[in-house]
Amino acid sequence: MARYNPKETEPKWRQAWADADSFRAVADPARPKYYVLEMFPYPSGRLHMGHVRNYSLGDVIARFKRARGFSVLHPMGWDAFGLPAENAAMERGVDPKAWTYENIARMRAELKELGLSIDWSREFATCDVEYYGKQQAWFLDLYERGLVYRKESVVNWDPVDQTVLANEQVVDGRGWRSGAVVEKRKLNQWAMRITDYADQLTDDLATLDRWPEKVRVMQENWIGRSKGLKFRFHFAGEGPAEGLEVYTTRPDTLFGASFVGVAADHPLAEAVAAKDPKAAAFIAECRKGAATEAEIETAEKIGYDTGLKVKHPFDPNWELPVWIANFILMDYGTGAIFACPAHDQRDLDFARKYGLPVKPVVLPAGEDAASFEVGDEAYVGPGAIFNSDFLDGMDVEAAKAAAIARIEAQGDGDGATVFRLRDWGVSRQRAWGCPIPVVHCEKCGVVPLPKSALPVAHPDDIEFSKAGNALDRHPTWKHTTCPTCGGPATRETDTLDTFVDSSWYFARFANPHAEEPIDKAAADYWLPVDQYIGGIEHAVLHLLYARFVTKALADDGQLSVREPFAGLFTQGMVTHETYRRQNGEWVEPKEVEIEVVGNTRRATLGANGEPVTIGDSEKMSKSKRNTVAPEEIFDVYGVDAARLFVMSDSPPERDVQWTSGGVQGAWRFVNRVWDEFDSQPAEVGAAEPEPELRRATHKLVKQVTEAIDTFRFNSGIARLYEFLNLLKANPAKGASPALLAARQEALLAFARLIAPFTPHLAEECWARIGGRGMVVEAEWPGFDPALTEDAVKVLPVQVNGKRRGEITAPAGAEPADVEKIVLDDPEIARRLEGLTIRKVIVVKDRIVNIVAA
RNA sequence: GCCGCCGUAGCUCAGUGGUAGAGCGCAUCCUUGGUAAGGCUGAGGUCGGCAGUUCAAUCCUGCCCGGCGGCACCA
Repeated sequence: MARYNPKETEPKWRQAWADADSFRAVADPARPKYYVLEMFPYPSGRLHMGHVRNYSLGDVIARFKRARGFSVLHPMGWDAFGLPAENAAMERGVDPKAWTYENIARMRAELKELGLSIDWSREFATCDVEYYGKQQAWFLDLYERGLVYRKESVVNWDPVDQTVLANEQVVDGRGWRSGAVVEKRKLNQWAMRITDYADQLTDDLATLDRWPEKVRVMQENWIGRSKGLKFRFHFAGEGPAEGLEVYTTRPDTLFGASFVGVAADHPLAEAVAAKDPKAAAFIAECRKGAATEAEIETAEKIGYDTGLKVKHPFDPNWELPVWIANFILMDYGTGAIFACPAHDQRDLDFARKYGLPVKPVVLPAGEDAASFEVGDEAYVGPGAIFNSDFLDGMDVEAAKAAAIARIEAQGDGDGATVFRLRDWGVSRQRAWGCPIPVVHCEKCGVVPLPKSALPVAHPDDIEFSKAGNALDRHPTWKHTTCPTCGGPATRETDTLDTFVDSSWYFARFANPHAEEPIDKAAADYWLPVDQYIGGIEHAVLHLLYARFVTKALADDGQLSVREPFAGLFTQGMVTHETYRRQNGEWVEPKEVEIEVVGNTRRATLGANGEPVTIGDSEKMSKSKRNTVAPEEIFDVYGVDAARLFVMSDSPPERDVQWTSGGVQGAWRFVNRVWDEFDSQPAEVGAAEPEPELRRATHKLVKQVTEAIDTFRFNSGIARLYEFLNLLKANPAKGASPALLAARQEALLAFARLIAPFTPHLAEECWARIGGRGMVVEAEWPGFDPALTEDAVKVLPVQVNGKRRGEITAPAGAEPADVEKIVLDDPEIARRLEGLTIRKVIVVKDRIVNIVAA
C-alpha cells in the first residue's frame, strides 16, 4: 500500500493536462457553450487564500460543465494598472512596468500550481499595450458618439494618492484606497455619460434573474431613479424673472405646501447673500459643518428666511416664503424643493422648528377629514386627497398625474425622472494607467487622435521619485503635433480610471488577439459570461461600469449582448482567528501554539510560551497578521487538500473560517480516498453488482450533481465524505464478486465526482482503477432515477407523535398494507395496549403515525 | 429608521413537515515496519425564545431576542 504523495502526483497531472491541451476553449457549434469567469486579480505579487477560494469555485463550475458536454471558456488575465505599482516605484525606485510583470510571473506560477482548468493561451494584462491600445480605440468611438466628454467640475480629490476619485470610490467621505479625507476641487475632467443609460441600467436589472437579489438592490439604490415633476415657481414681488425651479416626487401634495427651500449652494441663495450679510453668515455656517456622512446624518435642520415670496402654482393669491435650508442638496434634482410638512418627515421637522404651517392633504383610510391631524410624525402612506381643490377625492397616484397634467398645461413644468447616479469621472492624474488618446492644441482645442496614431503608449523612462503625475512631468512625452493643423500640441496626461480597464476585459477574452477591440463573431459565440464569480465589494463599482460599457459598445455595434454577466455569484471571504500578545501586538497563526483542554482552547507564543489572546475570526489581512500563505499549505498538504478545505467548510456565498484542523481533515480525506482506490483489486470480474451499494452510488451521483448545479459545493462534499465511510464499511478485502463489482462502479463514479474539487487526486484514482483516458476527458457520471430509491424502506412508527418503533416495508407499499404490518408488530401492539386507535396516518415511504387515546 | 442574510453538537457548517448529520475537537481502545502516522468505538444537541397551523414543527406563519451586511436628509 503506497502512501499518497501530492508532491509527485499533482505536478504530474498538471503536466499531462498541459500536454493534452485539455483546457483550450474551442468554439464548437455542435455543443452548447459555457463561459465561466472569475473577477481577474490585481497582480500584487502573491496569491492569498481569497484567490484560492475564488478561483477554486470557478474551477469547480468549469470542470463540471466541461464534463457535462459544454464547450467551456475559462480564461485568466491581470487587472494590472493602478497605484500600487507607482507606490512601489516611489518607495523602492523600481520601474512600475517591470515590477508589475514580475508580479504577474510569480502569480501566474502560483495560479498554475492550483491546477485550474484555464485556457492560458488567452491570457493578457490590462497594462499590455496590445490591450490598452484597443481600449483607446473604443474610447474614441464613444467620444465620437458623445458618450465621453470633458467638463470643468467639482471633483473628489484624494490628497494622499493625489488623484481624482469617482463618487463610487468615496466611502464615508474618504478615499477607498488611501482612507484620506477627500477634498473638493474644481478641475477639467474626462467623464463618461453613464447617466444616459440610467434608465436601462435600472430596467435591465429585472432581467438578471441569476444575480443575487442583494446586488440588484444595491445597484438600484445607487442609480436611485425617481419619477416626479420639475416645475417653476414665479416670484411675488422681488426675485429673478426666470422664477425658481424645483423637483418633487409628490406633486399630489402641492396643496399642502408650506414653504419653498433652496440649498445653501443654490444660485438664489448666493444672490440673496450678496445683499444680506446675515444670509451670507448662515450659508457660511452650513458649509462649515457637514464634513462626513455621519455628521450630515445627525446634523440638526437649520434654515434662514430670505424674505422672498413665490406664488403657489395653482393659486396666484397664495404666497409661500422662500427659505435657505441645510438639508437640501444642491447636486440632487434642482437644488430646490417645495415643502409639504404633513407628508414629509424632514419638512415636518423643519416646519415645527420654525413655526411654519402643517396642512394635511392625504387622508389615511379610516380617518375623519375634520379631525385628522399630523403630530410629530409625517404621514407618508396612501389615502384620499383632501383640502386640495381639484385633486380632492383622488388617490395618491391619480392626484400625481392630475397635478402634473395641470402644471404642464400651464407651461410651468414637466413630469421628470431624476437619478441619484452621476456621470462617471474617468480622469486620473496618474502615470501607470491607460493614456487618454487626445491632444490639446493651442489653435484647435481638444483634438482626439486618429486611430492610426494608436496605441498611445507610455514612455519607458518615467521618473517616479515624487508624488503626483509622473507622465505630466516627463520632459518630452507630452509634446507632439496636432493631427488637425500640424501645429504644436500637448498630449493629455491624465490616464483612465482602472475600472475602465476592467469594464470590457471579459469581451476581449473572446479573442484576445483580434485586430479590433472586440472580435464580434467570437463575442457573439461566447458572451454573455454564463457564470461570473467574485467578491460583493464590486456590487456598485465594477459591476455597474461593466454593464454600462457593454450597453454603450452594443449601441456602437461592437457587441450584441446588452448585459455582460448572465449569472453572478458573490463568494464569501476567507477568515482566520486573530491572536494578540499581552502588549496588543498582532501575532501570526504560525507563531502561535494552541493547547486544548477539554472544551477550552489556550494559546501561547511558540517562541517563549507567553500567553496569547485568541480573538474573533476576521478577514485575513496583513494588518492583523492573521494570514496563512497558500504556498506553505500546498507544500505540506498539497493543492487538492487546500482546494477541498476552502470549499468544504462553508457554503460558497458565506465566509469560511480557515483552521489548521480543517485543512488536516481535508488532507486525511485525500489519503483515505486514495487508500480506498488503492485497495481495489485490478481484476473485479463481471458479476452482477451488489444492489445496496449500487443504489447508494446512484443516489450519490444525483446528490453531488444537484449540489454543484445549485452552488452548494460544501453540501456535495459532505455527501462524498459520507459515501467514503460507506465504502470503508464495504471493504475490498474479503468482498464477494458482487460487492467488488458494485465497488468498481462506485469508484468509477466517485473519481469523476471529486474531479471538480480535487482534480489531481481524481486523475490518480481514475488511473489506479483502470479508467479510460483522463478524468478531464471523461463524461460526468449519470444515474438511474429508479436506483436512487431504496428497495426496502425503514419506516419509523409514532404513537401520538412520539417515536415508538420502526418497521420495514417494500418501497412504494400501499398505506393499507403498511398499516397491517404495523398493527402486526408485537412491539407496537404492546405500546397500544389499553388504547383505542382513532386514526392511522401512513405517509408513503416515510413514516407511520398512530393517533390513539 | 428601511431592506436583506444568519442563529442546529465545544468549533465550522450540512439537512428535512415525519428516525437530527458531517468534518474538526473531545474520550476509550487497537496498531507501533504508513508512526510528528493509521484504525475502531463512544460521549455530546428542549435545532435562539414564545405562540399559532398540523395527526406530527428544527423545517411553515406571526411576534420577540441576538449577530452580520447593505442603504439612508435623494425632495
